[in-house]
Amino acid sequence: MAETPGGESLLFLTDEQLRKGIEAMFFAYRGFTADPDRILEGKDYGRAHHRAIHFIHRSPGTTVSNLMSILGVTKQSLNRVLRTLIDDGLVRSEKGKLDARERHLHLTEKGLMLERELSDAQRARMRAAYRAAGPQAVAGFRQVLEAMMDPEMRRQYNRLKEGG
Amino acid sequence: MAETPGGESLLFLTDEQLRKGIEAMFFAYRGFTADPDRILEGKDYGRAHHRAIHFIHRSPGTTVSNLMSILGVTKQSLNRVLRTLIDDGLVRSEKGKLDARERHLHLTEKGLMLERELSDAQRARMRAAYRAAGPQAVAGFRQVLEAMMDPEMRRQYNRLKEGG
DNA sequence: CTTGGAAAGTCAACAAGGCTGACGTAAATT
DNA sequence: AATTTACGTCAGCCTTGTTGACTTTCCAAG
Repeated sequence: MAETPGGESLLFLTDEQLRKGIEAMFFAYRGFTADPDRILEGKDYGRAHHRAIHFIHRSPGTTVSNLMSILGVTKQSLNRVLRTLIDDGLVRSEKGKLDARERHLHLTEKGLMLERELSDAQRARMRAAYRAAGPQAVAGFRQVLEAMMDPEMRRQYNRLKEGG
Repeated sequence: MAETPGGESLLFLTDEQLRKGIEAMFFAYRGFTADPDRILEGKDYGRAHHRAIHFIHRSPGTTVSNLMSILGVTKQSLNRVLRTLIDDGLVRSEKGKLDARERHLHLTEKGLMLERELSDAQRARMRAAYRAAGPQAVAGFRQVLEAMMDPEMRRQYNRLKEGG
């Protein structure tokens, strides 16, 4: 078995191991989105609404531009989602005081309620997985995910991590 | 700091930690799909084609039904993707010898070439992430992902793991 | 041998959620 | 005053998912 100078196994870099990792990501992501998807179906909202709600909750007062870059979608695509959330009274959009071109986004009471429902479900699954795997596994999980991100996304991720 | 009887920290189960995990999944999955997406754009194929190609390569001779259940899509949706792959000569579909209603799917030479290109790119990113994080982190990564899957998906995942 | 049901293929219609391009407005910047 | 930025919106397109209906093929049970 291949060993590094330090003595750790290199088996984790075989194509077979990498493929298992790829498939694990695929199946796990399905689980990751399953609960919120279930809640949203029948509410006239989809995954895109969930993502917008999540990040507005995460960074209250964020601008449309900022949200665009976090979500990685065009303003037209984001606007369609935001429009329905604002019209339905889940999100409040207000002109910036310093720069009146910007719109600052906040969740309303109603928006906070849905956010809570969605994130409770998603956290419950995550908590169960974390508990089952243990703290060391969780640390490794986060390390690998961070290393998998594009640099720009990692920047966004870390900015959120600190900010919150 | 909260400690279990065994002495491990429970800090990894706070809502804040769980939320970081959720966001890590979101940003990492973007990275995970970024390279294949780039390759496929301009080739007239999308992520759905990639997924079909991956699992046909993984389980040569698999049936349409089987693929449907692995991918979690309807036969109509799968058929559209499969149709183009077959017409373009990337996938060969042949009647079953035991059960002639079934279609057994294989990649052609051309299909294998595209599969190679896609999986090389995806594995390269995974390899870099694994290398950066180290073997222990990788073990934890896999543990958490497995725990996150729905039982049915975990069954599929493990079946593939053994079979391959 | 006939028939019921499973596996697959296909047609049609629709929805969500991406995209581009074009255009408009208000506000900030130069 | 001219340009750039941030946002909103209209129109149209694509991919990929969905349902529903219908057909063909074929295995297996009666």
